[in-house]
Amino acid sequence: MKEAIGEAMERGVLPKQQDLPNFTIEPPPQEEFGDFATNIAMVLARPMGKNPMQIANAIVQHLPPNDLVQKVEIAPPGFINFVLTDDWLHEAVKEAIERDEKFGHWDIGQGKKVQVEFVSANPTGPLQIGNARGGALGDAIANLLSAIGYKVEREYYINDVTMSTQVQNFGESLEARYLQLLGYDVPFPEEGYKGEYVVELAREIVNEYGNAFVELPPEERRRKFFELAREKIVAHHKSVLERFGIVYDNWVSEQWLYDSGRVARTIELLKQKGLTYEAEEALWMRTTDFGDLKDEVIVRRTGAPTYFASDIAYHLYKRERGYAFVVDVWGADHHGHVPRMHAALKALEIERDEEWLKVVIYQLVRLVKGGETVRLSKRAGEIVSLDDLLDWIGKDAARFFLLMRSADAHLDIDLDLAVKQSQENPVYYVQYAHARCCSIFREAEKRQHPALPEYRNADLRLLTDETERKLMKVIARFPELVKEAAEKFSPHLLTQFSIQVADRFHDFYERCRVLGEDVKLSAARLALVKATQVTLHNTLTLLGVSAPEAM
RNA sequence: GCGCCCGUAGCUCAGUCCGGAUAGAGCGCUGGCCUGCGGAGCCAGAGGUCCUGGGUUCAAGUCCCAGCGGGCGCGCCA
Repeated sequence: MKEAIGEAMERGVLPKQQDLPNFTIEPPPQEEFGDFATNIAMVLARPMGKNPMQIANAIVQHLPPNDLVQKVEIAPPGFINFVLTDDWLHEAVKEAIERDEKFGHWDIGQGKKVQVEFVSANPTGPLQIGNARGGALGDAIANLLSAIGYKVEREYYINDVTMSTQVQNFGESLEARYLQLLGYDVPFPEEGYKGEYVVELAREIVNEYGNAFVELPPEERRRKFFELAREKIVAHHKSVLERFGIVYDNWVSEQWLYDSGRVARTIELLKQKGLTYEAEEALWMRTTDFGDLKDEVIVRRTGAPTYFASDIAYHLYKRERGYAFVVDVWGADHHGHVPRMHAALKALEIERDEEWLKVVIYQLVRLVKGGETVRLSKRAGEIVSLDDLLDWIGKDAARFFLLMRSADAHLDIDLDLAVKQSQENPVYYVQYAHARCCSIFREAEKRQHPALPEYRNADLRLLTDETERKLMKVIARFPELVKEAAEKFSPHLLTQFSIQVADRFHDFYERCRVLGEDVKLSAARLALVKATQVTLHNTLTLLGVSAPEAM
């Protein structure tokens, strides 16, 4: 392309330009227009002061000959459309078959170590639907980064600091339930955690330890309760997340950051660097010097460090471990935390332009039941837990559904519908397509079809039906899509893509009989089915959804 | 009041980063297709002020400005 423009400029057909502006070469919106299209002539119209159609003409006249290009057309207002020979489609099919599980994988990350941290809930209750979204997102992002060549670690940060308000409150709730179970008439804290699971935890403690804690001083008793509950809850979180298909490499405790002295050292470091000042009996950090909207307290009047302080310590700990970059997946209710974290990291010269900490914010999930929005509050005990969700619709549907929209979009789940109509979830449509691919191979084997041993060397030029070409095209797009989804931290692109692949496969399947009389054609079609199967398998795997061979 | 996200088909949402041709999908709706490798499927159709108003541009769902509507933040909570 550049050659053609250069040539045209040399010959004086086009005015000379120093630099070419950015232009695009991409598949056009309508497939009839061709395989690829470029807007270069229109982009050049302004600097050259010429009509885009004339420029396009000049470029096309000077295009170097190329075996891959079958036809070049100019369309108003100035697009240049290329129709390629089908070689590139055939290459994609071959690549899918040959690379199999590695199809769509890249080496962009060059084995560099990165980290994705997600879910990271308070150990004060079951994981709920919002955590499920964070989980599905974080895990899929980790899969994607791994697919483009990074060495990815998954991390869970346990917000378990005993002096925190939430944890104190939780301890009081447990204490009240414990005493109530033993027959004491004690009031339940007004702001306490009202969920039934608190009663169950208290019951477990009663069963294991009887009335051993009744005589303890309340403060000690509450801490003991929380420690007992913490172990149970974290273990439970771990097992539910595994059920959801997520296995972490690291579990980091916030309390440990305190116990190991990291929080204290971090505060010292900030002081030494002159980034702090005292006001109103508290210690503040000058985050506004680094782009934050207001300064932040890092040590309270009471002497207790804030969550912000421990989070800086936590990110320093991440930094120590040598990650090329880290991804934090947070709910929208934490978005206010983003500018101050970046400010802190800039102040500590860990990053300059938000290139090290990548925060993915997902909008909260709204549940609709009986036509009404359900307000979720752990303390009020209105919880739809990840367990419940998995019981109702299963891992695959849950993950697919949670990854169907961009993280930016609010996600509505009608619970009645999710339960009742789970069979209509698109995940089944996609999985069915994959199972069908497998089924065709099973059938071929059963019949000992002569095309079966041939398909790896099939003559793909026999694939001439429109449905075959469309299917090949979508398969050919897969590697670029993986890259894009990984770089944008946007797994939903894959969800949308998988539906399209399934769609085109079903079209093809209806129109083209795979196992037929013509052995060469059957072999070519088997190759296409295999490539489809690989593409669907890899897409679903990246999403964390299983790709069943039979349903 | 300030900040972030969202506003596109009856519903739920892609597409906006990086402007481009006739704005897409799923569900729902209407009408067709079961003697074929899996009907958990396929085909056809109806359905749109891309929230509003300005601006930039040859070209705006996309960029800029001002509004409106919804969500979430703005704590010495996490």
